[in-house]
Amino acid sequence: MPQSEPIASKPARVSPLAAAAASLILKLQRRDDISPEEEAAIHGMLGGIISVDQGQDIVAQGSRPTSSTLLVDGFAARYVLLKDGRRQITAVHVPGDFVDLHSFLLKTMDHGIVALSACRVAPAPHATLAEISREHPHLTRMFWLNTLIDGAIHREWLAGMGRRRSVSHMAHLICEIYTMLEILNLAPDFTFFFPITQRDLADMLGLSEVHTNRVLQELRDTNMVQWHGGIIRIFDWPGLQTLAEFDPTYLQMFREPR
Amino acid sequence: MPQSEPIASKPARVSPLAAAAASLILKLQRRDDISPEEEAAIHGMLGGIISVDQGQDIVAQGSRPTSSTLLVDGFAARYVLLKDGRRQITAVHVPGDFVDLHSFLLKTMDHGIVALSACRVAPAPHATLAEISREHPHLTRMFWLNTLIDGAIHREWLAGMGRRRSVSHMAHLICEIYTMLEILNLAPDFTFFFPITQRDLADMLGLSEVHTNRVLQELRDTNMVQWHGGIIRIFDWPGLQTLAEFDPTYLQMFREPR
DNA sequence: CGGCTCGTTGACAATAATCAAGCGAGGTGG
DNA sequence: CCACCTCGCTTGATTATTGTCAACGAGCCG
Repeated sequence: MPQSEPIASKPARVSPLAAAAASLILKLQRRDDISPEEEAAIHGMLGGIISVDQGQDIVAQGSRPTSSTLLVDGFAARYVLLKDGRRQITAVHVPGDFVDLHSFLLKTMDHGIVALSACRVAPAPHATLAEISREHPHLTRMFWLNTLIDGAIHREWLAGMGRRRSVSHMAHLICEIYTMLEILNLAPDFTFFFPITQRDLADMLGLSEVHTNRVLQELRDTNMVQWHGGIIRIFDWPGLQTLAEFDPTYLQMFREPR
Repeated sequence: MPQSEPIASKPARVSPLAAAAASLILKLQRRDDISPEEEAAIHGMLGGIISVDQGQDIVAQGSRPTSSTLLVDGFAARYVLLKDGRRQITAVHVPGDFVDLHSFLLKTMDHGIVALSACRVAPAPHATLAEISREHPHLTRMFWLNTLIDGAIHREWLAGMGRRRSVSHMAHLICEIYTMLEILNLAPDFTFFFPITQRDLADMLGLSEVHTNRVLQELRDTNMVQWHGGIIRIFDWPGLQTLAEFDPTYLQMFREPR
């Protein structure tokens, strides 16, 4: 797949910016009602589209952004870099994710965000977000919720790293990404693009590259999932969930007044 | 130390409730100015004091609280429980921490919060928090910031678990807790109470209890830190920070307009 | 044709889990 | 008061998991 064509995007009937806003709204609506005024505020806050090559930082660790970034299409990862170059990826993001809403309040980024594939992103100025926080309390709570879910994902990854066997941990990651893509209708027939290298995967699981390869083979040997050429196909979804001890509660995919 | 006397508390010149609010305000002021109106809102939101025995849940995984809890004194831990009973602790909390602000928006708790020592907590009703989110946008952002810092701590723990050697990981935990207590003047002369079992410590580090004991001995052998009888004493703070690769940026302890 | 990256394998060393046992402090009941 | 218990910490022996080093082949690109 050529790098110039970002993957995992919605069919671009409308402008990519509008489509990105729509993905975010779709995701928020999964958790609570979003009013037309709030939808308008979301559409209004986005500034433009920026392309980011695969492997490039969307936000650098230690930087001080003045706007927060919405992922329009492609896959991105949140990571912490240690001094000697070791990298730990702490979350994966899919289109429609507000990947660095964090910088709105953290000011100095404690972590970075990298494009796992070619990506397009849309910036939302912090000044506009501050205005939203004054004018739209409910939308603010929904944005807050968004970052709380990021935290819940971190906790689930911690449990995976500390207390799950490595095959379960890898299976859990696949379940999580499938679930996030499924909402966006990007995973028809349990099949989806996820074009990352085994080095990226190792940095997600906290394993060495070599061992990651062996764990992946072990997972393939279960015949529950296929992972080849950047395409993942799940053959046995219930089996994979069981292996992973996957309970999607932490993704908060139910509508509630919030 | 008798269980009836919670440790790590501020000298109770004033009521414990007021002292707890003061700790929270102190912590927020470390990150931005807090107006008198905001201080009043914080004092006003707290409902009363509840005692929790050591080992008891402050908030149970899977529960649906109607108020969020402020830790008044004692130590608490955020944890994820797997079906077979394995537990991963994902964060440690100290007095003045708003330990389950999360439940305000997550509604169903994806994780639990346990009292590591005898604790006292103060509930803040979700209805009051919702009112604050309408009336006090800046205070709302500060509360939001609080949960963002929790997320940053999770990320640092992920890096520790996945990419640091276990001694460094353990040293990092000590650095983090020392830093959090130091703000509250609860760690004079690099010495502080931290009365947890090695089983708790193992659940924090994602190691077995036996291996945790051995790593702790390895850390003791560096002579940089003493850990005995629930009291930690740091002899070589710079050395410990270096060993831990500890960079406190992620704790966001600088005042900025937020 | 090189020269790259990525996935893969083998051999070996390091790290961590498991199982089993003992020790010491503190509490309880006779 | 002491015997006895429990809990937390510690140790040894063994096994399992994971990391490291080295090498190779396939595919891609200039």
